[in-house]
Amino acid sequence: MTKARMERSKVRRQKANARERNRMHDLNSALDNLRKVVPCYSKTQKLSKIETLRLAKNYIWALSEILRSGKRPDLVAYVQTLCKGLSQPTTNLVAGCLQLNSRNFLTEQGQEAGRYHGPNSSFAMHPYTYQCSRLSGSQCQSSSMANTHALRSHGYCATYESLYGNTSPDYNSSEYDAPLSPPLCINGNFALKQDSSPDHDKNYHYSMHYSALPSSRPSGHSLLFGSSGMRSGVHSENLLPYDMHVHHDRAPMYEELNAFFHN
DNA sequence: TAGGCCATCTGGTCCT
DNA sequence: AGGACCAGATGGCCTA
Repeated sequence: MTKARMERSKVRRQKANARERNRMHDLNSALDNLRKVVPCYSKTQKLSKIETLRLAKNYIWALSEILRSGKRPDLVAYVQTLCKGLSQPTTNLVAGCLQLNSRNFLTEQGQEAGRYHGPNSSFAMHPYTYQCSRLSGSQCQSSSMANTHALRSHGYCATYESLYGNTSPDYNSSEYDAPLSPPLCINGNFALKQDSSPDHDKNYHYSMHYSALPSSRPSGHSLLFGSSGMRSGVHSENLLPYDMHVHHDRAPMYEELNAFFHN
């Protein structure tokens, strides 16, 4: 190979590298845009690429299910759907965004047969039937025992089927990645109101909850459902990192969807 | 220190 | 020939 030819090849390679970089940058900015429209968005605690895609898929699926059924969704099932196949830290993050804390589960667990009979509630908490086998190995082997316990022991990953029927995507099966006819949903605006009053248990209802959050921010991820927080009955308002927010500035479509649940 | 995530480089393949 | 796309390899950074 002549010197000139080698030089040309080198230049070509450099140009190809530059193009590839740009291509990946475009891909990353598209992913960033996606991060902004999934239920949970945090600038400092960014979802990984794979988790973003999984959450987006779950989100679409959940939204579609709501549209399809035309019913107010069960909050627990909704969160479970969003968190299907996500890692434990991401699950905590998403659940935290939705302001669903352990208290909900603890309270409901005390209800008859695990079912809550609130006035406005379609909240149906089934006996704990969490099955680790339904999740991928990495999810079942969370490095954080505290968080694992916090979520698992409270049915966070209880069977989806009991609530949505047997139509849930199964991350363990090869079919999961097959094209699904996604059922629908709303974003992180969907929240369960927390009320510390004695009537708290009687007054569960879905509500808009656009609270400004305090800046007491634990470090690292896995901050939302620590077992200590659960034991002490920490309110959800105190659980969100300052930089995390639900998307209350979104298009009217979201407001409509939320209004739908508000009725 | 191991594992996860990421950016980048690189060579291969396909298409225009 | 050149561009787009893809997947493997590699090294850096961060966290448990």
